Amino acid sequence: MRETPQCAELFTRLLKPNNPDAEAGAGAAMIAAARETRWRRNQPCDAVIAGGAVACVLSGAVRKFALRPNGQRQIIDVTVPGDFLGFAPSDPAFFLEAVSNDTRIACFTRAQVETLAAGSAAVSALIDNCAAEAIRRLEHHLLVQSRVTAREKVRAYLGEMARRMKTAHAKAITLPITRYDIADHLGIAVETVSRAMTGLRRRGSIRLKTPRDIEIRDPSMLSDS
Amino acid sequence: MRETPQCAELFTRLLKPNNPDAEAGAGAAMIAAARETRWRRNQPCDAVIAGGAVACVLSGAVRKFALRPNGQRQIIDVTVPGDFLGFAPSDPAFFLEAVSNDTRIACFTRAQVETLAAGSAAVSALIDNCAAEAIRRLEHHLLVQSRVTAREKVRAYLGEMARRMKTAHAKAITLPITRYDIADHLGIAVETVSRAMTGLRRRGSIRLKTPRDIEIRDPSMLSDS
DNA sequence: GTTGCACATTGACGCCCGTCAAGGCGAGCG
DNA sequence: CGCTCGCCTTGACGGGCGTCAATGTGCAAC
Repeated sequence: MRETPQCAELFTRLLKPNNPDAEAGAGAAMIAAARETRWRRNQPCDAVIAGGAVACVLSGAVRKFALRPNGQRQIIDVTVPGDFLGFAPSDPAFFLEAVSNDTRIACFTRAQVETLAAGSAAVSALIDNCAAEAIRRLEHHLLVQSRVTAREKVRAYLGEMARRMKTAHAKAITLPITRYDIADHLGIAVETVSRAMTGLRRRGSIRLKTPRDIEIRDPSMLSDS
Repeated sequence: MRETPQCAELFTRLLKPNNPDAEAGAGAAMIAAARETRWRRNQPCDAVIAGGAVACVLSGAVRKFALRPNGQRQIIDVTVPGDFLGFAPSDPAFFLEAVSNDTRIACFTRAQVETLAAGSAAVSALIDNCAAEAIRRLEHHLLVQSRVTAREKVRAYLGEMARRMKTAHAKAITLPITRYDIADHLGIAVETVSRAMTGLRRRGSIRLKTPRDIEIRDPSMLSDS
């Protein structure tokens, strides 16, 4: 299960030009099929991933969100390098945007994916695992989102990010999105996010080098309680 | 896209004994591979769907939930006839339970699914669409869950149910779960659910034949506002 | 019958958080 | 430098919802 990290590494390696590790077989087929795309911050990319296409985030981050008639924005999912996009049926109510300028994705058309999957059982399993990972991500965010208090949401969000980012030091994480995005992701107000962060900082649970770079001093604060 | 209803009909038909419509090909393979299982209310079924197995709900309903250390229960997903279970990696933190006594599911092992998918492109597409539908369901519930006010959550939940149940009359829906389940699904208190229902009833938007049987008198109340 | 239980509803109270408002801070730019 | 513009933080206020408590209702058992 959970081959996504491997999947990401595979894609990242294979998509590099002049890749010495490129071998014949599934890998070579993937690098042939993938079309790398980069786009600027706040740029919508519905045209990029349309008609059942699938994409893998290589760098930066992508946010998927919906706009309510109120004007309120709800961020459904934030995909970081290694995550996959596009398994869900494309819904006109949802939008995709690059979070940062250095965002790059690898695009596959639906036909390409089917061809690749049909040609190799290993590739097929990888694709399936990526879809399963997307479901797992949504389910876990639902767990975060459904927390009772806003502070628990923020704590759970930090915990989930610490788990997903998998940096060298698990204690230091760099948030991929701003406070406003976090607020729209958790369904709470920006001020509440800021207050929760300040509260955690005052209690000594975290340390903020910058608002985006967080050092976790007390990991037990992020677990369920 | 969205072949799930067809998928459900196909399965339901094919799993009936002495089915006159059973034909050779993908359908016959499915009825041969599926193992029908029924289980009683509140009975956990982790053993039933384990190790990457996939199941289709035939009757009744299944709730997937997590238990927090608090004892608080969060219902992640409620699957009704036609929905699929088990695409996500099995997580020990999640539990599956039958909601009613007449709950029946059709189980496939992972090997069976792969064999079926490999043998028929149509079956493969059906499986993929079912996984995509699971993602769509989670994303839409995230939209419901992230509503600001509790009354909006209840209204949006009724709207989503009215869309998913697809009964003969779209205006009359039968909720598959109790108020307690709804509360744990939406992350709000039972009393708030009840108050929201009463509020909608007083305004004339809905009519409650029984607490579970709801007639929608003003559909515009269920849409976004 | 009535006993028991699960589910549903209604009311009162208190607190968390959304809203509004103001200010700080750093980056980009003329 | 001075200006603007995101982004972040902090404070005050009020309403919505969680909590606690009590009552109502329908069903099954016996």
